[in-house]
Amino acid sequence: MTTEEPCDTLIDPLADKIGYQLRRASLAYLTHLTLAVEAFDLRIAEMTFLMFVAVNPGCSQGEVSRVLGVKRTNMVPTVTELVKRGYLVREAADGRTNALTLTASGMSLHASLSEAIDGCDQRFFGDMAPAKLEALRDALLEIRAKA
Amino acid sequence: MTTEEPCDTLIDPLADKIGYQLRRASLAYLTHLTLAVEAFDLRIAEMTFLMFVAVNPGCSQGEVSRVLGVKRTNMVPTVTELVKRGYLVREAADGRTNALTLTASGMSLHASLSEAIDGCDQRFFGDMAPAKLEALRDALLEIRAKA
DNA sequence: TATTGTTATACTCTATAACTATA
DNA sequence: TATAGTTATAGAGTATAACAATA
Repeated sequence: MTTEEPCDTLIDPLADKIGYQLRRASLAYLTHLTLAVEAFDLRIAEMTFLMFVAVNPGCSQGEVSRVLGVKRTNMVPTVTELVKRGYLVREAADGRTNALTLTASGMSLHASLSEAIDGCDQRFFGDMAPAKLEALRDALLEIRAKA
Repeated sequence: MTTEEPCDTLIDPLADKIGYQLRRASLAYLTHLTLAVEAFDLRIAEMTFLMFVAVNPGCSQGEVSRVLGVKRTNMVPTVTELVKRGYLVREAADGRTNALTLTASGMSLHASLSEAIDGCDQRFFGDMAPAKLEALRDALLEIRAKA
């Protein structure tokens, strides 16, 4: 066998596909955020839900699911876990709706969590030129609006 | 019961979190791309792999897995399926490495697939201001580089 | 000894259908 | 009749461990 390599310089046909780069960038960020959140023994979904209830005390699962774009059926384990661990309380708002609020423990966790997330954001976006950051933000909202 | 609503105007604490918007935008795009690719009875992973081999004839699974950031163990079903359906051929490059190439059928599929993806990209990025698009592209690469 | 491809397996996220109870 | 929450379940994507064959 010679030392020929069948394909020693690969061409990436997706390098200039902006949709693909969007996915790869999102995944890169998400990987680090997952690590940051795991320090609190939480999953991304649990963290997101907790962040949401923190600023919307008294909201219901259905409301959160609609804003976050998560099926309400898939939020049940998330809420159950947060309640079980004493971060979240369900109180009957009416016979079928629960009003959700954080406990003191949940609020404390929320504060620590916010710092961790900000640290992750600082790493990824902290040294980005303000104009580029603003353009990125605008572009992302524009993309979401086209869904 | 009164008509009081416990939480009629929800605040989205993630609205100005750029990492979260990155994830939502990526998901919005991916949802539509998935639909476009399903028209060919393909999954995203299968489409991506095929696009890659098309411009890198003779490459190996391991090489593709490294560039795409996919574990080689998870690519086996993808390759197996593409071979089974006659889009891809494995030929022994040496005793342990397979050189991958598209069949005529695979190349034909690749052409149709490219059009479908371009259509999806056109929808999401076609009417975006060139300067914003360029800033978006730069920002995404910058984010990936920080992983 | 390191690498290629593979199998088996497990965990997370996401999706649908169907149920209870309440409005 | 529509909605809130739930259960069960199935499909993808992704992770590790371990193996055989080969460099």
